[in-house]
Amino acid sequence: MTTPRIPETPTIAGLEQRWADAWEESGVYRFDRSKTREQVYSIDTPPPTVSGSLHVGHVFSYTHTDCMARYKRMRGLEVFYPMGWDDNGLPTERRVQNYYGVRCDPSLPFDPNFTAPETPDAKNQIPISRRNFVALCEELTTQDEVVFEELWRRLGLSVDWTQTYQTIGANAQTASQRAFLRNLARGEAYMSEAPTLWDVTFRTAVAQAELEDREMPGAYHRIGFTQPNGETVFIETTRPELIAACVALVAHPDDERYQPLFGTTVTTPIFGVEVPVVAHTLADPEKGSGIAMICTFGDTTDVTWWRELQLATRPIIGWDGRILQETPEWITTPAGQEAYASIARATTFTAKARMVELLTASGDMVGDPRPITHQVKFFEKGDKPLEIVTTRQWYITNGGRGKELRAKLLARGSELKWHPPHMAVRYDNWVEGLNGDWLISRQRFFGVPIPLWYPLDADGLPVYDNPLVPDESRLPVDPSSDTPDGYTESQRGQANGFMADPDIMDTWATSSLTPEIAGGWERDPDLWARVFPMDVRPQAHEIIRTWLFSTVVRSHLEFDEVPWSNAAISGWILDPDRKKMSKSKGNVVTPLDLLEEHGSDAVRYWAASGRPGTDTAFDVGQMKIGRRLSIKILNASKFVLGLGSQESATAITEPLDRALLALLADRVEACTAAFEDYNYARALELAEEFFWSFTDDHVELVKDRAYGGQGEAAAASAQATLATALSVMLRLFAPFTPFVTEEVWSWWQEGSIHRAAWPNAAEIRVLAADGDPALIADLAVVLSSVRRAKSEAKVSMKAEIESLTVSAPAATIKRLQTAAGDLNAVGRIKTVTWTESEGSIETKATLAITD
RNA sequence: GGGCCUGUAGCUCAGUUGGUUAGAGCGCUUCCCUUACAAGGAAGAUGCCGGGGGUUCGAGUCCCUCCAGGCCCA
Repeated sequence: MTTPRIPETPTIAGLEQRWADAWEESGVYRFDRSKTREQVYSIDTPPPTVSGSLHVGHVFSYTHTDCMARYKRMRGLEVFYPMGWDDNGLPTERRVQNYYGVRCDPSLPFDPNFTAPETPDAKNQIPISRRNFVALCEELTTQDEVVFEELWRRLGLSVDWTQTYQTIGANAQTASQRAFLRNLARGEAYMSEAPTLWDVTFRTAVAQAELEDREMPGAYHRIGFTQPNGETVFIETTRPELIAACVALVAHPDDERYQPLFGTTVTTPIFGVEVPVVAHTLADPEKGSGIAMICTFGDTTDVTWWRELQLATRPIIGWDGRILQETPEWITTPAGQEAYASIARATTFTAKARMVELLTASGDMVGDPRPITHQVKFFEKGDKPLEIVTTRQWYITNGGRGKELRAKLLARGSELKWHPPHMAVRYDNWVEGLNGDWLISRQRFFGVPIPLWYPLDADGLPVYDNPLVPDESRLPVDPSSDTPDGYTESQRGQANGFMADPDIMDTWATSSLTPEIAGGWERDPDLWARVFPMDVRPQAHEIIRTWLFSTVVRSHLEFDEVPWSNAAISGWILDPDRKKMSKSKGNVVTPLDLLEEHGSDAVRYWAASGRPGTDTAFDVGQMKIGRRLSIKILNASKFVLGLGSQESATAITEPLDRALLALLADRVEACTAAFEDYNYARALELAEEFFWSFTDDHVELVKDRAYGGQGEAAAASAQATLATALSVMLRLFAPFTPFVTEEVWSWWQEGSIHRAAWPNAAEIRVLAADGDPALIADLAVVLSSVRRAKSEAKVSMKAEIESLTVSAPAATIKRLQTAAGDLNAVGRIKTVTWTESEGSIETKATLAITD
């Protein structure tokens, strides 16, 4: 141990910058890849979306992970703690469109001389080629990532900054395409032409995991269909614009009102198309008139009916959400064709209004539309209701259509250790509720391309059944500019040539591979062997169904194991009104401002107070407490080290000192147990509580002795105890307040506290020897009563006590008397009278007469 | 409609496998400039532990039910 170098006036100001720089220089968090898998603790860090801005919620949850990382590191594990940037996907596209005032038009050729407009006009976006667009995406996300890294460093995340990745980077693309090709080879990826949920704004397919229901106003329109005998049967529909797409009417098989109709046909109004009346249990007798029209396709129930009842396919809505131009061949009456012509190319909104006019004029619609509110499916990022369009898409099996796989994935979920445990239910519920495989193709531009081409036949038509697959050594490929083996570029789009799959993959198809991307799967087998399967996936609860689940799916399919052993689920930050903090609500505080105002340790303290999985209020007050704690750590350390205190295995002889260490050993054990249970918040609470009573009571009790008031040996005991306890407490706090603890550590210890050993309760117990923890509690009672006497008399704590009477059981008295010297000194007590009694400690203090 | 979480002091939250008079911090009241710390310290007040019912010698803790808030899924 070196002689302590203590600043005159310790301060927490500026610690962040100084230590962030020092850590970078020393590489204290750099992953040592000489360690084996058993010696490693690997973290599948969530890559934040860089196209958004970091908010307080990020600071909150990333701090949790960092506390765990720092704890594990101090436990002697080599922590693999990478950082990824999620720069792949729609949010980036949108941001680039707005930032540069451009839009992607894939039909345009690449312009090597293109430069982004200096004054972007969001209303007149310049169309640019896909390659130019992607270049802008990369340019902007790179800028964003610099800002993010700065903030993370300032927050003190102990990330190994040499281990970063981008979800759109070459490594991610390679991993994503490789995983897909292997899924394909094993039959886990397949193409299917099927009704697909479709966002008309983004013009892309949408997966089940990206859906959300929203309450929307609608109206029931009561519309008559004609039976062969001329009678009318009335349905109620919210979507009269789809009558042209009607393929059947459906009622519940038990519904006596409609039983006579099953097996007969009716004729649709306006268009005069004959459709069957069918029975299905999903038809709700309570809803509307109890009989509904089935269209291809109005909603997902239509899809179920269509599939299970094997009905005709009569789509009328195109990819742009408008009614198809060409009059369908199933509409054969001139009146029907004329009516169709009047809605062709119209939006569904306009078509609906037009149909209501027609139906009203013809008398097929009865009464006024009856307003209702109902749940409508939306793409979570979209703002128009989803349509259902039949398209050719790629899927990956996820148990949504196969019971066997589903059961296996449920079992995978239960292999994980969830923190907190109840989060496992969300996984189970989601997997059990899946109703289809995972749709992974997207009709977008910025993302990982589906690495396939299709041969074109003699007529120039694609042969989808026989895709052209690149060799893995060629990855990543962009099929729109790369050529399949055995073909030349001149054959692109030509008969007997080839065409590229135009689509990209769902961002989750790449994000589901973060362990593979970060861990160097197939790219760095040496690293991979040391980190996979990973130890923990930290993430928020709302993406259990997406990110967590899809990662389990990929790992199960590729490796037949879970990707990590623990899932640590963080809660949300709530604003004072108990609402989730979000940008749109305008209640988000900028993280950097927060760190500057309160200090990183203080903000971390607040974050670490939030228990795993529990939503936590944004609370500046809690940050102030953290700041106070940090300052207190500095000052208490200055006191202890300023005495010239040295750790010593032999000097600790005084009963009070030994009692303190005995109590501390217990506390270390409790902190360790809490951390092992991923309950960092409990660990912090335990450390903090001990520390405050240490400074309030123990330091005051031994101060006189430590200064030498009771002789040299007694002083040495006090000092050695103070130094030992300080060292232990600093290490207990290090995961939470890394800056201030490192600062103090640097005054008197070699190396970084963040690589120091986590305190060992057994070793402390050796020093504590026969120390009795009960003494600490007893002394606290007596000390408190002495202080109360002085406080009630409104005198200084320095005031003398003429006499103190302590009544307590004999054993307690005996124990207290071992610290009588310290007690008398701190209380300035002239004489103490000990009286034996039953029950709790009672005291009576008589103040000395003062002038 | 199904599932899950939460409800403890004015506020933010602890409360271990049921076990004495229910805790902390902030805030509030009254004091104390004390040689680590006034960005400090001491002391004090404050609770039908959401309501009701049950199990138990004993319930904030376990069970049932209701209420309120939140989340996920239909």
